[in-house]
Amino acid sequence: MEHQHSSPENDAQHWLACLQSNGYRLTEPRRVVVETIASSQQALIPFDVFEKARSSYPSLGLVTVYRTIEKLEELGLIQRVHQPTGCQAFVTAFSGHQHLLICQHCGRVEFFSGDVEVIDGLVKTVGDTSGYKIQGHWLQLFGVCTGCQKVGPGSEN
Amino acid sequence: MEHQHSSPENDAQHWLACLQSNGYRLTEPRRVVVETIASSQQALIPFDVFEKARSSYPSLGLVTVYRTIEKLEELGLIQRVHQPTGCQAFVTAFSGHQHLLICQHCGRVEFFSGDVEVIDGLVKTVGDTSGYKIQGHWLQLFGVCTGCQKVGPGSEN
DNA sequence: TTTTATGCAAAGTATTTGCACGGGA
DNA sequence: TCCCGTGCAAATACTTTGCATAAAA
Repeated sequence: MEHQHSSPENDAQHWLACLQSNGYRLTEPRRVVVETIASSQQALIPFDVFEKARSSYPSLGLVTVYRTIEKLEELGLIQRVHQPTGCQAFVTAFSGHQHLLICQHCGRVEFFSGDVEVIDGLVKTVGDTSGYKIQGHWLQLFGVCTGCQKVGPGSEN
Repeated sequence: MEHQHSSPENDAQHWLACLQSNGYRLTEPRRVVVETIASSQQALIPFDVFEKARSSYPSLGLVTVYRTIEKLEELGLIQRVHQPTGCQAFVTAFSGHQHLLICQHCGRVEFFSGDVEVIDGLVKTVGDTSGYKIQGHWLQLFGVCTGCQKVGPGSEN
């Protein structure tokens, strides 16, 4: 079991470099959107990103947030988080470590690789039993993070 | 590993009884919506339900489909299916056997209980390591069912 | 200079709500 | 009879598109 962390500054720099090397231009609006998502430990919906990013760049439009998210998702740098309360939020994507642990109070997301053999074994068994050709899987855990266990909902940022 | 099946007729009767015992009236529109969802092996979005159910009851309104789905979900009889392509579809909910295997071509959904000890062990480890109070989990596998492996996409109903 | 990106406004989707009428109990 | 359920139309929420201007390369 490993938990994954990465430095937000590095993420932001890496994402910007990725955008550029894929033929997209580096603009101030993109920079603030990228930095906002990369520096957040919680899953953010487009409107959250819009509001946070506007404090650095007030003339930002919500449409630009949608368009930047679209590109980051395309490039596999962020991923959509599905929750009982909605499926509009995004967080950093780690390749090969796609299992999420999500705090239901503050939206904080942790990553865990899990025991790869255990999960692979399970997947294989289900594939064999069902006859399905298995293409992928989602494993997500929901709970309350240590911070929210102490202070209650909505208090973490 | 067990796969779960249930008889659609029984589901429909059970769901209608459940609605009634929760103070909801038994109406023809509800009956056709319930029968449509209960008899489908694929996840259906509200508009699919609307179209199918209208063949039995042409004056059905889409709004009634939404309202009936809402009640069935409230009562835990159906559950929303989250997929890369969207999160509007619903299928029967089995209590305690919530793991899904979804065909990406035809939308067919199978249920498997998985190896409970394996999953519980994993969940416990993640809880201990992270400090989160774990409240629930989602495990979904995506693949192609045996029928669609033979005939290609969109052919199964 | 050339082409892409931006923000606004408008258009699309998906879903929910208000309301008068009709049907279940 | 009484009240809930229905379908329609309108409202709402979320997201995408068209377009003229602005900025990157």
